[in-house]
Amino acid sequence: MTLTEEVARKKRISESTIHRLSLYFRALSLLEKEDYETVSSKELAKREKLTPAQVRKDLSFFGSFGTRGLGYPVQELKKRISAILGIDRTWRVALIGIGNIGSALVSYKEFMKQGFNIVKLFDNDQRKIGSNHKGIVVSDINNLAEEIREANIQVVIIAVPATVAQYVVDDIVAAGVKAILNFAPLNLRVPDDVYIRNENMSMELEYLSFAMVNNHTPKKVR
Amino acid sequence: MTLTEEVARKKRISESTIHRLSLYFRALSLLEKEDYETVSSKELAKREKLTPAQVRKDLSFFGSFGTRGLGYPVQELKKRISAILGIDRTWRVALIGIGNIGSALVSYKEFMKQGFNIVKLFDNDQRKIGSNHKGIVVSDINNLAEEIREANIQVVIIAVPATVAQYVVDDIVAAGVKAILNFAPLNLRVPDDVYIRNENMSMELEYLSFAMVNNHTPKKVR
DNA sequence: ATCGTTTTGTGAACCATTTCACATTTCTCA
DNA sequence: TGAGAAATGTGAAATGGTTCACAAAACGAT
Repeated sequence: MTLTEEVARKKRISESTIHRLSLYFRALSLLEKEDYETVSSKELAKREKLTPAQVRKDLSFFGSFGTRGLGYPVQELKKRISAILGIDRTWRVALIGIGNIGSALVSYKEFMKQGFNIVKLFDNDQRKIGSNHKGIVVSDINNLAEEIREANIQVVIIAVPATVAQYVVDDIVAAGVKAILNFAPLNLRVPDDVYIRNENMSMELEYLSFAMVNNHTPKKVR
Repeated sequence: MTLTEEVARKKRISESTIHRLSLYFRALSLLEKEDYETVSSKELAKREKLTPAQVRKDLSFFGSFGTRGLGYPVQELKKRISAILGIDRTWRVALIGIGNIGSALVSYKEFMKQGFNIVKLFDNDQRKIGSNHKGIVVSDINNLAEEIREANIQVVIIAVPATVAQYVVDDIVAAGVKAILNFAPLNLRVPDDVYIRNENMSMELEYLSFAMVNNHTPKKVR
């Protein structure tokens, strides 16, 4: 077990902290482009609308990366965070469902930039099977499990209609996939050792709606 | 001020509670289709991987909608939640940026279902301007503010590249828009009275990556 | 070398959210 | 009509997350 693993297990890093690491990574990428050598928790916080204490506390869960009086070395910290997040490597990703959302995601460059390489596409529509998207030929969903295994897929993105999503998930779980990003608006059942995250785009619109109707004044804006 | 507003102000409803309301709404829609008359907090919780106490506490912030011994009336509760979330009406939405993501969102039926009607499309690309997407003609981003005002837009979805997102936001804020859903991966500056939510699709993949690399065992899975 | 300034790293204090636990209500069935 | 079962609503307790505040460290200027 690596040091990072150890720490993450012991201290039970919160979901919020992990999400903020993503924000720090993003800010650091920009700072790097702007030729910053170092950055203070204050500046980092300002750029992502957080507090300096929050930044320092988050980072402190994983080690002490800064220099008192100076701040954090931009390049170094960026590397550290990418290692913590596990995006210092490439992940083999399959995308299932080449509809509206699916097609958009194939071309979504942010995924590739963070090391998520979409290498397989699946659909059940005969008109789509065999077609080419960004150099990848769409496979038939029929022998999904087998192809997923053969292609050594580590992460699956679900972009199929809600009605069939559970079947698809059962298949890919059987194929040994341990990480799923789900765009279908329903709660999917997976075994305990499978990580699943839901991307529910209506939810944020609903939050906006709630805020407007109720004049909501949240303590914090994510 | 309505009762709901009053409650939301006083008790400072948390973001998590609001997000869970979205989940309850979704579950209730399904239950309604399945012809359930009533539902218990237990069943509702099970369907969204929450706890019964959580469900009851969330709902209790807004009133007491259930009957002891029986549960909650499905239709009635669904209506109540949709009123609380403000999705018992239609919102006029403009979508800016008709690229990968943008085009996908125009056809994304979930938005329409929840009352978010995309009625205006904008882009700065001459090849796209004038083209028709789902019956809506793409307008030039040039006189954005004016057109937004004229069309009485209440919500704007930003699907432009990060490099231009801030300019677009400044324009729509000037046009009086108070709610923004941002897909560009950066932190946008808006005045305090403007609600903005970020949809960062890489973030969830990064969470999955973190979880795999660190054998993360979160207390709760969202 | 020393002083003042800056800024980290981190326990402790604080605040927010979740869970517990139970009184209360309603329903059902005999 | 009454007893048992089911399930809500809600204070209180427990847990978890954020902010505070300050000692310690490093730097820069003199």
